Amino acid sequence: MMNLDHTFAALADPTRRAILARLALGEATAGELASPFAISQPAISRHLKVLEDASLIARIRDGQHMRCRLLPEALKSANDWLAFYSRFWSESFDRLDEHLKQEGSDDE
Amino acid sequence: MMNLDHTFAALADPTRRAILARLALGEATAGELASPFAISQPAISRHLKVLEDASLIARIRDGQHMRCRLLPEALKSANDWLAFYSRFWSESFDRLDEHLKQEGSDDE
DNA sequence: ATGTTATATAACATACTCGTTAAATGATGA
DNA sequence: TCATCATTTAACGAGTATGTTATATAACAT
Repeated sequence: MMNLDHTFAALADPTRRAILARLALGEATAGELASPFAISQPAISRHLKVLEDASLIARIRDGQHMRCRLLPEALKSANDWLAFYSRFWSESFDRLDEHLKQEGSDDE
Repeated sequence: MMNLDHTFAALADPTRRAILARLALGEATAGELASPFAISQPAISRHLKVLEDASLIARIRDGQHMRCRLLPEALKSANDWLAFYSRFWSESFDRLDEHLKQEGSDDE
């Protein structure tokens, strides 16, 4: 239901990331989301379905239009997964990393 | 060279995420990385190539073995991309935080 | 009802992913 | 050299992804 496989796969496409960036500014209809792109409307419709299946957006019918809005939870899950690795690029880890490298090269 | 498409696509596979989790504990050879998995060793070798192409790991030959280590930069890039959206899941926390401050709570 | 607009679905082509098994490469060591 | 171990590459198949165009559905307006 909020699966990291689906989340990361959905984020792997630049069109979908651009759609999310647009939705960060506020809700938009499918047509508004499609207009900046050179690809066909059905292609955008399917991107929106991928994003919806990944729980990254919600789509609700609004009369003739389909209104889309960002859902934060899946992004938060992805962020949480990545945060586990933050020590690898944080400064305090750099010192530990340096230490481990010196220790390792002595053994060989 | 450190492309978000490749990074997120690489992270979309659970086997590859498990490999990264293992490498967070320290360097390992291709064989060591393959052993926990039910899939064939050539399959793991290709997962390692995907991770390498995404700049998520480095592989260096070490005699008969191929030693792998985590590279943090691509993970950091993905984290940075996601961080832009953090306001969408920290908003409610911020309101709670604001509320607690108004209550004069001095916990934590 | 009919036409128009907004969006989704169907059918299709192409390409990629991920697994397999078999063969090739590279390093070690008798 | 020959055998063996570690790893990659090749060849293949099944399933998935992404685009297209054509058609269907849903809501709105006349």
